[in-house]
Amino acid sequence: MNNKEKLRNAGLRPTKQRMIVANILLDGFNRHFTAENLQDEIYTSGNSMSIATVYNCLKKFKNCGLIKQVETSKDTAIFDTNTDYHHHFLNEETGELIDIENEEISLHKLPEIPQGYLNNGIEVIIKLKRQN
Amino acid sequence: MNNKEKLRNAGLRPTKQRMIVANILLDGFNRHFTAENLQDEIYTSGNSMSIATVYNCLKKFKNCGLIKQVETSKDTAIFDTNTDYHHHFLNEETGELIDIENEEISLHKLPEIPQGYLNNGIEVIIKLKRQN
DNA sequence: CAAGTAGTTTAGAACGGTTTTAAAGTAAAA
DNA sequence: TTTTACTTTAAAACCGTTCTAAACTACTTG
Ligand SMILES: [Mn+2]
Ligand SMILES: [Mn+2]
Ligand SMILES: [Zn+2]
Ligand SMILES: [Zn+2]
Repeated sequence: MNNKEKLRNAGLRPTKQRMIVANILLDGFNRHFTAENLQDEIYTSGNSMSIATVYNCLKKFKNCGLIKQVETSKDTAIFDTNTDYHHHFLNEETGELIDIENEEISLHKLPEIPQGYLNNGIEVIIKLKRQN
Repeated sequence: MNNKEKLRNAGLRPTKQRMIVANILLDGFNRHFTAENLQDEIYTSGNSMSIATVYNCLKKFKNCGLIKQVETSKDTAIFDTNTDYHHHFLNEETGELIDIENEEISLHKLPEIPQGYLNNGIEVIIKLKRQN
């Protein structure tokens, strides 16, 4: 399925801008990135896009599940092209994230979900500090 | 141990402002709160404090382990008076956090920590959505 | 105790990431 | 083709947080 089809499939109009973003993000190589990182890549690819559009795109892509946002308290939002269920190491000093594949971790015994709610995803973050 | 001693013990001068904050936060009842929540409580208690001081205090209290900051991608920092090792349910709609005690969850099989780094804390977040 | 000094508080400005505004442009539907 | 709904954009606004620099306070030393 090509990127145009992926956008259509997700219920998004394949505009020029969304195609530029899709061509960068959905290239098969997973990455963690900020809105600014993405805008830089867009420039590098010979295109340009207002920062408002970058944010609009990311919100749409996220809402339809083409990308995820990582749960971290850094002041800049971090997005993830890896939409599989997985977890992260977080280097708190640098903000760098490293994927932990689902098989590398196992949660035994989960707490009871509060009345009236559903489990909508579990995120495990293992914070790292440099040795010494 | 009284709050003045707790501050001294943590290497912090027990200034008037830090005592006001300690008297609110270290009252034995755990809570999740923002800087603004705390400033409101300070006003309610009949005192006042500049927002810069509220942030200065929170940073100091956090750095010496009197409080924690929760790992969440909400745009406002959320602090926690519960410094025990524990985890959270996150209602993504409202931002509300609910504690998960350490005994209620168990991580079996942890991934290998990358070379040169140490595990500096694990945080599990179970995102909740309302049923229906 | 008094004097010195290192740390703290503060109002206000600055900062930086993100969202809003409103007008022009584009994609899809009729 | 015409109409309609959606999208893009530059610029401004927004808002949580940090910085600045001057006044103040806690602690140390004599
Ligand atoms: Mn923040
Ligand atoms: Mn954020
Ligand atoms: Zn990832
Ligand atoms: Zn908690």
